[in-house]
Amino acid sequence: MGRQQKSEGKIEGFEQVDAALAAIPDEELIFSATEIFSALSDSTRFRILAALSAGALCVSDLVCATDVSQSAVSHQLRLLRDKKLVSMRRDGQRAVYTLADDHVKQLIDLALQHAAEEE
Amino acid sequence: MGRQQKSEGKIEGFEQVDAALAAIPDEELIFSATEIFSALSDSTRFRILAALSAGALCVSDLVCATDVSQSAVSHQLRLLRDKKLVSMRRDGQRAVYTLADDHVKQLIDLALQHAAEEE
DNA sequence: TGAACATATGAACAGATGCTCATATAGTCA
DNA sequence: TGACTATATGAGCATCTGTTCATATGTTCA
Repeated sequence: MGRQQKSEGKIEGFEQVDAALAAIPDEELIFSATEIFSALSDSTRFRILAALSAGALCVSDLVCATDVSQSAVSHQLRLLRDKKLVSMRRDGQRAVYTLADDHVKQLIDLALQHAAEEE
Repeated sequence: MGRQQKSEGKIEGFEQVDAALAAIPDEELIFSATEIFSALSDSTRFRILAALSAGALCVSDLVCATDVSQSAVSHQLRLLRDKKLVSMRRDGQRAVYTLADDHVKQLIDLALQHAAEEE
């Protein structure tokens, strides 16, 4: 008969659904989390972030390291900056970018670990 | 003068770029990693995976727990299955889904941790 | 100030994505 | 077998995304 009860909340006796509901974070957290994953879900951005995980780099170095056009790199850096995943400081005419947070590095490593374990 | 050398590989004396290049995984690994992040980057899929992180659930329970239409849940489960992030077994007319891998749970936790630390 | 390098950005466009609707497939039981 | 529940799936559509192209802004130095 299923558990079609939608927006009525839970009924007694459905521990599994209760546990599931408890495991799903609230709207706001979901938004923040998916935003991070979204940032990491694109090849260009992933390259940029992976490159920065080794240390600060200016845009032209990122262009060189990632082999993506300057415009595309700049657009993506803008995105990453807006989402506070990288931060920037100027050094002469250079714009030097760094990872804003160590979690990003950890996420990358974890994903690579998973990826490496595929048969 | 920048380091515009594109597809020519590296030159001597650019340690930072060298380190960056070394930190960027090869094509195949990037693909696998971004695919995982991509799966986690959508709110519906994130809910599904978060729900499953608490234990196995059938589709109707997932519909109930996530408050997403049955069709949408089914479509996304298909995706997650194709990407081997969940696995499925039949139990009568029910289809019971489970997380295929503990890494997914770790990724979710790490992202939530990051999200929770925002100012 | 003007030339040259470095970075940013707006517009436009092609492709990807996620949803709904309708319907198909599958399993259970009378 | 037929009715009923559970799940899956194809088509169509509106929206989102990432890139390129052209150009603007910013910085240094002669």
